[in-house]
Amino acid sequence: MTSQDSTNKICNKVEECYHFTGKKWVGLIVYTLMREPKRFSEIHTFIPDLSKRVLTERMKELEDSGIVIRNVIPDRPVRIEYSLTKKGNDLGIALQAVESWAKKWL
Amino acid sequence: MTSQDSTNKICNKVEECYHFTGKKWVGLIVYTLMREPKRFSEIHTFIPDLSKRVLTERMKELEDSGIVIRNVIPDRPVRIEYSLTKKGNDLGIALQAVESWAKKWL
DNA sequence: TTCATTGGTTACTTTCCGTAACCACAATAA
DNA sequence: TTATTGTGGTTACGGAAAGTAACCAATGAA
Repeated sequence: MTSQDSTNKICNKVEECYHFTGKKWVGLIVYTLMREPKRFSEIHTFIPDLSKRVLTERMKELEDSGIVIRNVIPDRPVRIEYSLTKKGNDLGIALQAVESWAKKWL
Repeated sequence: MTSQDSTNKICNKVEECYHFTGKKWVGLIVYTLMREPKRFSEIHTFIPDLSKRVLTERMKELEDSGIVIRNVIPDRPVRIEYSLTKKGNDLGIALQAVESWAKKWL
């Protein structure tokens, strides 16, 4: 029994955050919203490989998690604008460390 | 045509890194290997919800990407030890920013 | 009147992932 | 001897996640 692990339990928060930010497209969506708020179709244009079906689903999840705010603009065809909350913006900043890693190593 | 996007192309490296780190379990695996190298079964014990099938698959991918080194220890039943490369360790450090975010916001 | 645009939604297919059984090999237990 | 255990996988199978394409209501433009 080689149980010389100093730590044999993963921190709950850490586990939760990887379960969350590790979901497909989440990183790119947050990254996309960092510069400025964007409409549904703009996000979709930005990430063409992300289908509308999943984009809808992911945005709903991000809204429920307090990462994103969904703002309805009552135009002719109604427009929806998504913006980051403080929580979401903080996540985006944290993710920039990973982006820097990518620029160095990929 | 409201094409007043200052940036309408995602950086390739950024896109690639999210396609990569956004894969299920990758973050937790790198996190797990940060403290010290670990054997296959130790990783599996650390992340019980990650199946052996996918763990095998993910470790192979991480090895191919130069994140991890697979070291064969010729014991009675052969043991495999996985350790992070410099590239992998750098990724782990970048991910700590996300973990800090998690500890603050989750 | 017909067409395009908005942000979705719906059915269908493909891909991903968890479950459980299995493998060879050697050491140990009975 | 024979059965059992532990190693790091691999395999077949089923369910969940995600991609594809068609469709929707409401409005405005041609």
